[in-house]
Amino acid sequence: MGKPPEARIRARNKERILDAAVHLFAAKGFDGTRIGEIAEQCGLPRANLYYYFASKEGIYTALIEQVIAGWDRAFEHIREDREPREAIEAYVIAKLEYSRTHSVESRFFANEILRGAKFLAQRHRRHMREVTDQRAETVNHWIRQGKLAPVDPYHFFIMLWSATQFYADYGFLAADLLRKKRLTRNDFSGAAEAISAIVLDGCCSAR
Amino acid sequence: MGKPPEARIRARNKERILDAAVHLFAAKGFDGTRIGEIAEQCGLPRANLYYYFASKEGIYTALIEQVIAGWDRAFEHIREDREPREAIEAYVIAKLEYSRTHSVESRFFANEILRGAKFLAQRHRRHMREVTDQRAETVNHWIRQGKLAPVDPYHFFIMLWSATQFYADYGFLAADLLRKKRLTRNDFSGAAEAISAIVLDGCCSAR
DNA sequence: CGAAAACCTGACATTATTGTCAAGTAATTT
DNA sequence: AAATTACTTGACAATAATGTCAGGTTTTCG
Repeated sequence: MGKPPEARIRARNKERILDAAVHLFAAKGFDGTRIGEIAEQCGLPRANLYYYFASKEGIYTALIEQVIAGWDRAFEHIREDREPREAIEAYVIAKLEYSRTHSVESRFFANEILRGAKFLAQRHRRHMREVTDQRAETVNHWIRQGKLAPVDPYHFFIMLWSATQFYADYGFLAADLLRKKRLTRNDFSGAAEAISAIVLDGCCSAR
Repeated sequence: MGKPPEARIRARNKERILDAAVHLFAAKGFDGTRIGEIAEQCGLPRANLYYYFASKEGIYTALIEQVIAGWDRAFEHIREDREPREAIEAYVIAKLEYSRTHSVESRFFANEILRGAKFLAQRHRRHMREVTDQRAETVNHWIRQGKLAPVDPYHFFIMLWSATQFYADYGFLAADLLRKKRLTRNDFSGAAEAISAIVLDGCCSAR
């Protein structure tokens, strides 16, 4: 019998702690989450958490690092060498898929912004700006080529970002409106289709 | 000298408490807000708050009532007897105006949904569904008249709702992306224009 | 194997938070 | 202006949260 994957103790425990923490922070925010709850949730004695992290803030910022890393992923679909129609559609699908499979991280991050991004370091904010600027350049490129109507790229991204985010952050409300107990994979497909259709072709244009 | 408006003590104090509370709840959520902070913020001794409200939960639910009352307001623009193009544009503008002038309430409510709508009573949820259903009927009406492309009204509303909401809830992030210190009235106009343009005419359709 | 390093944890002191109460002051009514 | 009702507040007991530490156990490595 091979020894179990035998993840290094340190790595495995930090993982357990962060996993419990992201759920609690997403549900209750930084100030609302007690270290004791995190400990209870992940089945480790409270004092043990202090062995791995200096404080609650330490746990929180470790999570931010982790989530920021996922920020650019979906954005990679917005590339000059693709046709805008396809690229935008792919972005919407990718972003919704992220919302569906990472809704906890998504809510955690939303919570952080909502309360004023107190723990978002300057470098994170700069990074997000830079990544967005870069993709905005692509949109402008498409516009210059006449492939896209002359929209403001930033408001455009905000629109895509918020619409796709909604299904993670306010999934609860979306489910209510769609009269579902919970959002299903199908609801996400429906959302992707509706968002793409509206953004690409509008709802009011002569067809 | 006329006596000051002499608002009834009860009304005035409850108002003070709720005003301080909505700011704190928006920033820290229910669990993260201490009764003592609310007291400090509104300059009343802590014990006095217990005279007006039974508990922290009492304050919180009073606020929910208040915010729910604003939910339908902007929706009233979506009426069968208006042209969809105008109605939708008016809705977007009204909703953004609400985001701009009531961003705290907006964030408070977002926070509540984000953490699972634990305090949103059944009747509130039913109300929101019903109001949305009603407006969805209008959208379907427009579609039947051929005035609107056949979009799913619920996803359509979610899109409008989330995009306009964004500028309140994530105003901090939006400001960052637009390279502003804070969002100005102008940024909101820009948003209204961009959102309307994209939703109505799409960004990719032949023009 | 034996020493060093890594990890675990119960207990503690400190400080916060909660909701209540009794005794006070101010406003209103008759 | 007396009585009633409304409002205010400092103090209290009970409970909960935080971060630290000393001494224990387990793992790793030479």
